[in-house]
Amino acid sequence: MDAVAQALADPIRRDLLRMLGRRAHTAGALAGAFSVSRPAVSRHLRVLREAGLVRDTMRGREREYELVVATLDQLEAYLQELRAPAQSIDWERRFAALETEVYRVRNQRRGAARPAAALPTTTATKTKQESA
Amino acid sequence: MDAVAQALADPIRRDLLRMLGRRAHTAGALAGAFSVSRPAVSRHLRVLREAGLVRDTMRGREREYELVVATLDQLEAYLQELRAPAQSIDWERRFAALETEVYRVRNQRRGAARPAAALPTTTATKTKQESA
DNA sequence: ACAACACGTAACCGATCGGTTACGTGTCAT
DNA sequence: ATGACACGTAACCGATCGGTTACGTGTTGT
Repeated sequence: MDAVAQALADPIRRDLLRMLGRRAHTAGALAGAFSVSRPAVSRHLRVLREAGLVRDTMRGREREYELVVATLDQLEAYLQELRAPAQSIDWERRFAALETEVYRVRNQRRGAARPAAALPTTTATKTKQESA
Repeated sequence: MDAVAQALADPIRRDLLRMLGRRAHTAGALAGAFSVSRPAVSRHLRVLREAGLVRDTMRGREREYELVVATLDQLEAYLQELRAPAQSIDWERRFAALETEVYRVRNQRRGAARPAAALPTTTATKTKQESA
């Protein structure tokens, strides 16, 4: 995690990640987006790579970089840990509990043609079918 | 935000925050918990203070430090932005939507006033951890 | 084959970081 | 008043950081 936190400490690297968050980019494209020299960006990319935050793929004479979001997990867990004792909000848990509750209720009255407001499936994909 | 990310880049400072997450501590107590010298810790605390991550209060000849969680907001928003390839996920909104949905459904079938028999935590509590 | 391209890497340099020891200041106990 | 205490700060130092220019290597187009 140290490498991740360290990598995020630089504003240019954070912007690089932001760009890669939208889509993959070649090294050249990334370098062109910043005011510093190309080798500087290249080394920033190396820092990100060694922290596991990006992955690169050779494509001809270009190199494509893509974001690896999973690497953020530990850091986010840490941040959440900081919040936990202080205010004890724990969104994740509350959200998960609510989510299961929704599915439970929904399954309970199966047959009703009420889709009940399309749930966002983006992140919470791991919810299994469960009829308590 | 730069100051916050920078502050989190050091393992000792992260541990300091972790300690302060549980309860407030005096400077001496914090210093005593680490292997480095007391002035070193004192300066780490200054970095945290200038980043707005901690607040200090004079208490006699001691000084109490406490965590300021709200300062983490921007960083967490940034991390969340990275996780969303297209648009920001906006957990708050999703949660609110789910919440109203739950209450809607629950009220809709009033009469069978079942308190949902203890929300099952088994199913979805681990939602995020599995991305590692 | 050869020139242009898209990169990463090496070498160098000033700035910042994190650690230590020495010191200054306000508070508590006697 | 005086000494012990709990701090922060200053001065110094080696290590790391982030930037630049110069260079090396594999790929592409002609």
